[in-house]
Amino acid sequence: MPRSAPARAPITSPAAATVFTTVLTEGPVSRVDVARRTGLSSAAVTKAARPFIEAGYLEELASEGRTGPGAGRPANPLAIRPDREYFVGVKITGDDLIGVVTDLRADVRASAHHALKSHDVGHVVRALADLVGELLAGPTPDGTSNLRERAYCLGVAVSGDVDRASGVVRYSPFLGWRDVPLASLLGEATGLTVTLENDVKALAVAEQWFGEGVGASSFALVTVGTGIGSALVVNGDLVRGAHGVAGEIGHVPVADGGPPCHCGGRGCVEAIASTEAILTRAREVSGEPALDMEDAVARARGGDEPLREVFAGAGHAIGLGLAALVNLFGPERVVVSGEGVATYDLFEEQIRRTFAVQAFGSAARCGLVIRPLPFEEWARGAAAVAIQSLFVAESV
Amino acid sequence: MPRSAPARAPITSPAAATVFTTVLTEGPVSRVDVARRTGLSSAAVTKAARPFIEAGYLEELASEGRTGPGAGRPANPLAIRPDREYFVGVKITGDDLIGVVTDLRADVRASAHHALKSHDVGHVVRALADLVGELLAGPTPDGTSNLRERAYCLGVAVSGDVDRASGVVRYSPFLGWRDVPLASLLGEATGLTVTLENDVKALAVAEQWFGEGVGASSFALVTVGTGIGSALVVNGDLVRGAHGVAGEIGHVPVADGGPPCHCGGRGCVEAIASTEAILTRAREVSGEPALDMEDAVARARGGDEPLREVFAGAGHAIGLGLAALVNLFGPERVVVSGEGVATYDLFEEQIRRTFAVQAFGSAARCGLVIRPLPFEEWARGAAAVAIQSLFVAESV
DNA sequence: ATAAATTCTTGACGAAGTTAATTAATCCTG
DNA sequence: CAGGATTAATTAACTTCGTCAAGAATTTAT
Repeated sequence: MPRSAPARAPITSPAAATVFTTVLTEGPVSRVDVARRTGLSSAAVTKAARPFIEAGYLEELASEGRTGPGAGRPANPLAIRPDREYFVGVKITGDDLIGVVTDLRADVRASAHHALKSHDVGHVVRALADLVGELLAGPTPDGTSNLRERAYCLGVAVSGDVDRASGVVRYSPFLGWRDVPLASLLGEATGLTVTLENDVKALAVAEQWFGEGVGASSFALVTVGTGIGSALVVNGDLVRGAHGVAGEIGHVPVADGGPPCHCGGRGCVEAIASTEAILTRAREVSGEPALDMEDAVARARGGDEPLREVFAGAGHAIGLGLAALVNLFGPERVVVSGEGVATYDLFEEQIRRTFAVQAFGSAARCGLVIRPLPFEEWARGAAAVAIQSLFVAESV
Repeated sequence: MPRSAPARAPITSPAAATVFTTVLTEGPVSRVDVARRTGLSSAAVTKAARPFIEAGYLEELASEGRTGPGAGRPANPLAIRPDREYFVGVKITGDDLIGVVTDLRADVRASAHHALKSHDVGHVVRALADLVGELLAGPTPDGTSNLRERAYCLGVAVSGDVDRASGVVRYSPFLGWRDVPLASLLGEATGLTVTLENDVKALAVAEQWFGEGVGASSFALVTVGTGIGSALVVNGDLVRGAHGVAGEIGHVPVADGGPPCHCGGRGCVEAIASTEAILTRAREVSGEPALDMEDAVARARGGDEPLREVFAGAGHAIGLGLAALVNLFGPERVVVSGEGVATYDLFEEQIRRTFAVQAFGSAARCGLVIRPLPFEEWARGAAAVAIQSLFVAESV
């Protein structure tokens, strides 16, 4: 059901994008403040902000009296109007679809799940369109209108090699897809403007704008779980890799002659610290081939030394991988997250210890944040990419 | 002896820099071709090129008849006039200064060495100024003038943590320096405009413009020798690291529990594959504590198996480090070079083999060049940085 | 009140690059 | 060999974006 083009303020000039993202990511800021932070002239900020205010994306807050250094006209901070437009984000996993509706600040306003019965492209497209229909069925959170009337952009996150510019899934091992033009298929099915992105990179965008990455010009996001991946932001830009591969921290070799990895190598971080690798090893040391993850975690927490060492070994491997990453890139901050980190009480200390030993010189000064990842966060990352499509021109 | 400001065409607009670098790095090109490659309009190229032609930096070649697709006015290729200006590049090592004079294409026209008796800052500055004086004493290669009259820029390469923007050596382990404002000291001593850069990064600039990196938007340069380092270029920009550290491939941990490294870690690439590490290990396996490198190489080449394995082990470690680099950052090309590579017949095969196994998916498709590094090349890198200072505005 | 400080707005100006038309130089064809 | 097709380079008018400098607005300090 194709719909008419969204009525919104076109973001054309670089300055407009700069001003808008500054207000978006750094909360209410006065125009002079935006000017100071971005290097633009205050006149340029005034001009760039006007169309956004007229279109309802930004608003001018009342001056808060006591802010400045004493004398002088008080500032009128610019703020985002989060409810001006809503965005849909969907993460496709092997088993299900996770969808959210967020506002302009990527705050989740509604969410829904949907089991995936098959990986057939047609099936996934229909299921995703249904999910989007469901998400947009209700009224807007502020009750003034219908969600469907105020959401134009859909962000979709998939693991694997994804070409964002063309909206094609080049290769997805989980889904068994090759060269699927998912963005255009979904565009037709939903009538929304679709942006497709690799899942970890999408998460990194969310993190860069609304999470731990705010204000850092370079940072890395590492996700630990079934797979181990990362996204790197250098000078504000995502590293994409000349051949579509980058951020594969899971396949950094850290243990010479270590366990074989499904990638064909040996001693990769993922061969030691992925959920599966940990479980395999836990079964070995416990001598119980039927041990499941929940039990392993419970026993390790209870003090089972051999099992504790399995988790510590995984933490050590992750720490080595982080050291490799940091020594090569020197990011300002590193965030470690993912389902695997849910049990991070068993990892964290060892990660930090190994990292501290192996990080070179002042590279060790980078901020290392280790923190669990709420599951919806993946979908929120997809929504963040949809928000980003307001700025970055892309083909459908 | 401060001199008057150099008389040269100011490169102000982005387009001017783009046009000039395109002609500089991609040989003689017609204006339309420059336009096609850069995305500029041909009118813009005409305008941007004019001041350079007037100032003698570029010239218009006669059309070569048969170039285009048949009909049509033949192109008048633009070409660099390499002898319009000369550049001085000096590399400071622990023992000596290596200096070169190059033309605008970074081709070496003269060179000189100078032993360094002390690491005292004043001494080094004087020695370097003497070296520069010596280099610039003669006539220009084309005989039309004096070198001193046609060289305005000096590039200096030092290993360690260097802040190019401010021209300060923050920390150099080799020289034992901390926070030395070398650029301004040398500026006063020589009267030239000085640009300071980390040695590996300087080499990467030369490689990006005039070497294997030409045309690649992302590539990595790895140097193997006393130390093992690298420089990474992403999206045409050098990665600098938030805390001044980046590209430390020498301290990527590749052998869990491996030999201790002077950085405090274990199993770093440098702890296995640096010249010193190889020699130490060679002495161990041969049982001869006085064995020197030359002998070790000779015997390995002669077929001494234990020694061959020491070199292969070093190659393996380098291969693992390269895999880590490539998996994380997916460059288009990788160049491995350095003094250590002089004996690369003993390394190369193992580097390639390990790399092929551990590089993830299509990341392995990156071009891997392994090649010895002429010693003057370091100084040429410094000169390339000086040439770069024509474009990038920098403080003295 | 008056002065000083600070924010925001406005309009003239300038830099840089685009499009479209023009001129230039060559090949191809009848 | 004239005329058309084709490609290259130049020119001129125009657009876009942002700066600068002046001034209007709104507060505190004296």
